[in-house]
Amino acid sequence: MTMEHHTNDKSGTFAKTIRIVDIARMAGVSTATVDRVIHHRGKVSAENLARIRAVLEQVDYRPNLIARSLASGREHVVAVVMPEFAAGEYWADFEAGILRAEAEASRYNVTVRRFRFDQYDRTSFERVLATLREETFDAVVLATLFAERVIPFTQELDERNIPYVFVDSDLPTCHRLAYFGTSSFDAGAVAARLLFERLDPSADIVVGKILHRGEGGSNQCRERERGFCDYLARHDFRGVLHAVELRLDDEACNTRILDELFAHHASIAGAVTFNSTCYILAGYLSARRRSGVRLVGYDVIDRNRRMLDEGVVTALVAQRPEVQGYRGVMSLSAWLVEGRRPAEVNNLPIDILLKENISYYTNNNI
Amino acid sequence: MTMEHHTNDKSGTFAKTIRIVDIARMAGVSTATVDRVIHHRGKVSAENLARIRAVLEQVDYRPNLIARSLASGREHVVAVVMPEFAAGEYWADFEAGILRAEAEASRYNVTVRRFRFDQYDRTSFERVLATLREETFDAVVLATLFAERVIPFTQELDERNIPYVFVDSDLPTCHRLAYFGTSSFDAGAVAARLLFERLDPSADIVVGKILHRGEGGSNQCRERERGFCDYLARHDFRGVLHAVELRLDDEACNTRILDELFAHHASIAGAVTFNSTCYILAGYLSARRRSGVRLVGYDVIDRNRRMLDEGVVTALVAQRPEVQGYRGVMSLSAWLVEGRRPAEVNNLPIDILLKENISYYTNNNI
DNA sequence: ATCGCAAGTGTGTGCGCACACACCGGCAAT
DNA sequence: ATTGCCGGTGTGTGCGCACACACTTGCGAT
Repeated sequence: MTMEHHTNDKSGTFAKTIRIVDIARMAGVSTATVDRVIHHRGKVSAENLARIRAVLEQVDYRPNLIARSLASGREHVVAVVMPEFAAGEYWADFEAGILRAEAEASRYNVTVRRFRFDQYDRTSFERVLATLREETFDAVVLATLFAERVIPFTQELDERNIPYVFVDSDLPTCHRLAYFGTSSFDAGAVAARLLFERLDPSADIVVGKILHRGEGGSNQCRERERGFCDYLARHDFRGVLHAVELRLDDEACNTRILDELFAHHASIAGAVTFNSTCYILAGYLSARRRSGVRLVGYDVIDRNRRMLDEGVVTALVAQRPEVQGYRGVMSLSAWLVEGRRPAEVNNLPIDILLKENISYYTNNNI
Repeated sequence: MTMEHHTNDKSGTFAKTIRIVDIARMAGVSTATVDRVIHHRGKVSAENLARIRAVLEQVDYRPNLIARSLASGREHVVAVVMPEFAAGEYWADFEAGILRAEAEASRYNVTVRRFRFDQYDRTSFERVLATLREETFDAVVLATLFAERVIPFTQELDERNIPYVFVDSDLPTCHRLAYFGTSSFDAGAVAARLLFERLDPSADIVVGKILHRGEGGSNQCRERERGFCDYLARHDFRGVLHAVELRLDDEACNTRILDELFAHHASIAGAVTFNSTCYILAGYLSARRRSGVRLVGYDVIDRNRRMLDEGVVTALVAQRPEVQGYRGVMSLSAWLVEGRRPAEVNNLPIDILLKENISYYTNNNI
């Protein structure tokens, strides 16, 4: 019995979609041979290959990805190498993006596997890399915190022919498929502008840093600091930058250090951190009732958001971590499933958050 | 001959995907009956309906959208009612979002039809609405510029049972499926903060307005102005607001008006517009070399961007038009294809652009 | 008793593609 | 002459779903 099925109108008008059978008919071969050409599976005579290619070209064949995905049932695994985190921390937002991408990409049989490390401990990152060597996956999203360890690892990936994208900060020398993140250098300049705009050019500035169980700060923090200093240099800054090393978990110690600093330098009127821990400085300023210090930091995490709301933090500079996660995974998904190559460098917007606009800065808004 | 096909592992482990056949088997009916329940096609006994629904619920059945789209071949048409525009104007960015959504949704047989009106001419909007009455479509994205015309039209849509979403500014009284845009009121407050932050509280401020071939400004502009004034009132503003009516296409006239204004009010130190035409004021300030006036406006369109780069405009407040277009269409697509209901109010972030971060504010970054 | 009809149900086909497998011819090794 | 092998080719099945159509029952009308 012949059945019409829904109108596909293969007879009347012209606008029909071209399928593999059509190609096959045009080239005078079977669909399997066309399939071999499309997927470079070989085993096709030079003659047929040329003819099929010509037809493919001529009709500008576009495979139906829906059907392909249905039929192939092939699973693609995207590995994501990222820091561990607690709720409300920076990488939680990144994770939210991963989750959203996961939900969307699962339609195309793409799954995500997470590999987490301690962002303050280089050896934990190395352990993750070791694990990765034993695992199989089709692509990787790499957070580049430990740049000097990432670079050699990408060579292994190159050899294994596994595509990878970077997030957080870029390492342009690697053969990454793409980068998603802000220009850390320019994000430094933005912080400088926000801090310096209303400052006396001869006022001093505190630069809060966090001690790492390893080397001195991430690649990203270094770049931001460069951009920050560059801006000051170009804008007639005549004060002094006081770097202080603070601790994540020792408030008493931080207080002691800062008390001493402020005691010796009355002209401090600004403060900045290059990672997401400006809430530490904010907590101090708030506790000591020092309202005369402008404070600028990075990333909209819960604790920073609160301090901005309370007026202790002047401004936050943010980098859309959720978008980084989402697009990192989605770009690889598109590459694996459709062979669609993403733009290589994707510098995301540098967001500025003030008390007045922070409340709408949420993750569910792409 | 039985063929294994790629490993779908319906026997061994647990993680198999649940299909309609599985539901049917569990409920002791055929797939067609399950299909009738899923699509509310009726003709199912109360008994079976209850049982099938229970199974559906219990296993949390998620249809395979890929397969559905392949099989159904059903077309959904999303109408988009939006202003005409030239390249580089505000609505061009919105259009970019529409295009992106279109590309993505076309996989699910969703197509977009545009209906354009002249944003400065109310009668042209009414003509579009008249056209819409004759057309068939499955859902609408409505730009709410002419609020008082939109409201009665949504009643017609309600009667025709056609879902619609708003963009640009919200009209909470309508039965919209969703709204995508900023809180205009708060965006007004942000502009006030950016403008007023470094201003002498007793300085005067110019408010630039554009004459409309109709009533006085859009719903959005009115709301922004309210938020702006509210902020000033709460922050001890003691100057005067001078509203001036400018023209889109008559520079000489604008110059005359502004010359006169500045001649009479030497204490003007700030300027603002509540739509995207702050480049007009900027052009004047630049031509007259008046560097002592802080200028804040809305929307990152080409001409504003240039003025920000040159330092004539102090800051721009932006509202992610591209996201509005994208999500407007995508939310309706998801609703039509999957029956997934979006959040009702989606207040997008209010973006702040300065000379230092404008260069990364592009549309291709979601 | 027969028919018509409606409500309810099941069977089968195809969407466009990927891929397992069978197959065919020719040529070298036994 | 038989076997094996290999480059090259075609056939058939199923992915999960939507839907056209055939079918079954029960009941009232003729």
